[in-house]
Amino acid sequence: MAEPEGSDQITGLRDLKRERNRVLTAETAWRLFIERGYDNVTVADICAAAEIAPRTFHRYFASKDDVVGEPVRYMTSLMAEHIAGAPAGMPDQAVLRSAMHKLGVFVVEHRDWLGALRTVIQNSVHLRESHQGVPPEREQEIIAMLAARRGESGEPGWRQRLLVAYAVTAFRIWHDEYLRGKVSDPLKQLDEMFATIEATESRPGLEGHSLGGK
Amino acid sequence: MAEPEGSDQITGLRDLKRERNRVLTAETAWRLFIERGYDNVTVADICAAAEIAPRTFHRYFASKDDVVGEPVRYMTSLMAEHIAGAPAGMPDQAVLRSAMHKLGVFVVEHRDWLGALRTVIQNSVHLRESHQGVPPEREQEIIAMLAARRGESGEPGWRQRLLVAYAVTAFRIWHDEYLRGKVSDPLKQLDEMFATIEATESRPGLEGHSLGGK
DNA sequence: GTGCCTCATGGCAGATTCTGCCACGAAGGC
DNA sequence: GCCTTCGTGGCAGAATCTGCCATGAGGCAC
Repeated sequence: MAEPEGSDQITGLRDLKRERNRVLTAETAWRLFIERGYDNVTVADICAAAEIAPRTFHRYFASKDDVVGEPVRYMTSLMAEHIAGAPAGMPDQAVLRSAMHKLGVFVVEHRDWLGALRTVIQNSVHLRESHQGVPPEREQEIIAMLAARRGESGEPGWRQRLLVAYAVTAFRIWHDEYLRGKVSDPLKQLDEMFATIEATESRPGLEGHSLGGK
Repeated sequence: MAEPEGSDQITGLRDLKRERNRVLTAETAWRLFIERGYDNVTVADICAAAEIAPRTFHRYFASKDDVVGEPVRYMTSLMAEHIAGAPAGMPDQAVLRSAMHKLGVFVVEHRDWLGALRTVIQNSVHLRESHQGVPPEREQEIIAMLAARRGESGEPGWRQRLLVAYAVTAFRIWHDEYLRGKVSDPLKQLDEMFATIEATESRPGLEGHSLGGK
């Protein structure tokens, strides 16, 4: 349930307090959202419960929905970490596959909590519109990390973009199906879904390489 | 540039005026956004230019970003229309392919205007976060129309969801690449991208049917 | 044509979100 | 121990969005 802050270094006491406060605030917000629904919780409510000033809240989070986006952010940094740590020779699809598998394990472990948060999002018109999986900026980040891993730089080709977009799309659908209780064997299902992506790879006319195309 | 209102029937004079006003307001808003940037235009500005009251603005559009989402809404209803009109026997991928092609033509025709709007979105942090292609509700709509066309009802299977999600994902990437001026032969490129989806179809282990699987 | 109903509009007040600015005080560096 | 750095809170204010009500134009029945 805790929200470790990706790869940020906690150096001093000041940073520690800040991080602890931020996590506490986020968890307080999630709890209230789950209890009363997103629209029935004001920033002032969250601040009262978390014992911080509204002004401080908006220093932690850019907006109220931003708190809801935190898990997705965390999961993409998890993914980014995994990509960065992948062996040099491994092809992109394999890296993505294992990264998604790792995310899958995380989701399965936090199933109840993520499911509750999903319900919150579904019950708010405003959130339903804006929280549809991985935002484009994060997608770009993943693409950049894949390229960096291969020592490439410059503009990614469309095949590269498409591969990553398919991966996060498949994950989004899986995530949704799973949290709706539609899936009995989640990790097997995730593999099956990812297989549809790998199928896009090994087809004549798609040159079968690692989707680096321009 | 005009924004025909999907399949809504304009019956009387009252509806006519309302629709005309709505379209005028949207176009005024887009113009201002393009001129000054989204964040430098207030609802009051738009209302002054379009000669309506702010209260009326919020009857036309749920929010300020909602105006920006209008083209996407229009394009998905175009897609929905196309799906509804497709011949009965045509398989889903073929329907999606031709629907996307039709959308592609639309985008090419309105290239300059859509490009300007894309720049607006890219230049606003707030918009960049929330306007990432087709929102899930619209996706559901497309899935439902495909199912209805085959006379099916009930919950769509994950393969169905995945197919549609891939299609709109591919379209999103294409749309972005094209409006960024990365594509010389747009419609050919769109076909190429769609080919990656059809590749997910005809693989052993995916049963090669029309992705209706549960 | 007259009278009545429907409903889009506009004005107003208020809740809420979010930001700029400043002062205070704790943490960190010397 | 002193000074700097910086996280926090309070305040004012801009901007978004909603509920409520009065007005007037369009629509409908007779």
